[in-house]
Formats: sequence, structure tokens, C-alpha cells
Amino acid sequence: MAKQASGKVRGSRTGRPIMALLDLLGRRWTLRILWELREEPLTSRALRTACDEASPTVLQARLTELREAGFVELGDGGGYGLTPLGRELCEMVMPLHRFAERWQR
Amino acid sequence: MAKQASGKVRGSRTGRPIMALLDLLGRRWTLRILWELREEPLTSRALRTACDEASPTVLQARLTELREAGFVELGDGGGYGLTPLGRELCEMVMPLHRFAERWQR
DNA sequence: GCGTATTGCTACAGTAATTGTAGCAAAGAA
DNA sequence: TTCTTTGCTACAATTACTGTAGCAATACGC
Repeated sequence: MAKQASGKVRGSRTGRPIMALLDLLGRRWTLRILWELREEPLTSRALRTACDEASPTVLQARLTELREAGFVELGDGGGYGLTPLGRELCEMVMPLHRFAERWQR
Repeated sequence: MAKQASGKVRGSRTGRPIMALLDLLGRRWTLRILWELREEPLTSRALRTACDEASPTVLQARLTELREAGFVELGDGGGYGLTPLGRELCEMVMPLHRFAERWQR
């Protein structure tokens, strides 16, 4: 897959940051990755296991996007972890846990 | 497109509700739809306009999913609006607005 | 040195999801 | 009737994702 043009973000045609963010979070596995990294950094393999064996192709793509967005970083000794900004975003996703349990179906 | 098997939710293989919710929200336009309905109900056409002319095929699919999930409902006089549960979920998405503006790029 | 196991990452073909355009039936207003 | 709007769908083209396999680089024990 060709890499996305620099700086360009799908869905941000209006220029409103919220649209770019909603679009980024609305891609498959993005929210899940943030969720799985909520406690500790994970290696790419561990992350894949946590994400129900999702294909490394997408995971790699999402990780690149999340890194370019400044939410995720690759630590020195390997392993992906949340940046301070990413942790802040994750804090907004966490409450979904309790909501989901009340929601059930 | 064939309709999804009843009750089955993609990404919920573990049975954990949070996974089903993250997967639902991780589909294209889902978060955006919740965002656009945050203030008032919109007709399908108005929603499409708000969503940057997204194809009615996906919007219809997402609206059906959101209705089955109990987050969105079709009012008597036409027009899609959030249910109380959906409004609650929307409350958790709203803070992303301010976050996105600080995030920018 | 050697093998072996890990790291992050990529190629490739097949499949599923999304797009873009066009159009439908039903309900209401003129 | 005609015109307009409602929610909704068909269809082919395009894009995104899956599943499997494998790469180079690094680090282990031997």
C-alpha cells in the first residue's frame, strides 16, 4: 500500500481538527490499539496477540499513523507505548469500558 | 451487501462488551454520525450533507447498526436522533473536540 | 564462529468494506 | 395530478483489510 501523502489526513477537508481525529479513530483497530496499550507498552507481536491476531499489515499501518499523530512511540528497547498525549487520549476512551458493560446487549 | 447475521457483532469473539463497542465505533463514519447528531436530529439527507457527502450506502449501514445497538432512533416525523443511551455515549465523544484543538498538527 | 530466537516490518493474493452514481416506493403539499 | 421530500437500495469500481509467508537486524547461548 502506498504511503499517505505527508500531512494530509483523510476526512479533514474542512480543516477542523475534530474531523481529522474522528476519522483517525474511525479506522479499524485504532481504538483497539489505544485500548490495549492503556497499561503498559507492548511489542508488535504482543500487540498482535492482544488484538486477536489481527493482520500485521493493518496493525503496522495503524501504528505508523498513531506515531505520526504523536499518540504512540517506539521505545528504545523496542515495544510500542503511549506518549503523554496518547495517554491523555486514552483517558477519554477508558470510560467506554463501564459504559459498554451497562450497554451489553 | 448481505445483512449481518442477527446478534453477531464483529470483533466480539471474546464476549467482552468493550471489544464489541470499540469495533462498532471503529467503523467508518460511526463516530462522525454520533458527532453530527450531538445537537439535534437530522434527516438522512441532512446527515449526509453534514458528513461531507458520504455515500448513502455506508451511512444507511451505519445507521442501521447504531439503531440495532440502541444509540440512534428514527423519529415519528422522520429524522434520525440519539436515544438517551446514545446521548450518553455522545457525551464521551464530545470532550474529543477540545482535545483535538490542542492536538492540531 | 555457529545456530536460534527475538525484534520491527513488508509482499502478495484473496476477500470484505466503502465509494459514487443512480434510482426506487411512500408520504405530503400544491 | 405533479412536485418535493422522506428513508432506502442496486450496482460496478475502488479502496481497505485479511491471512500467510517471509525479510533484515539484533541479541542470545554455545
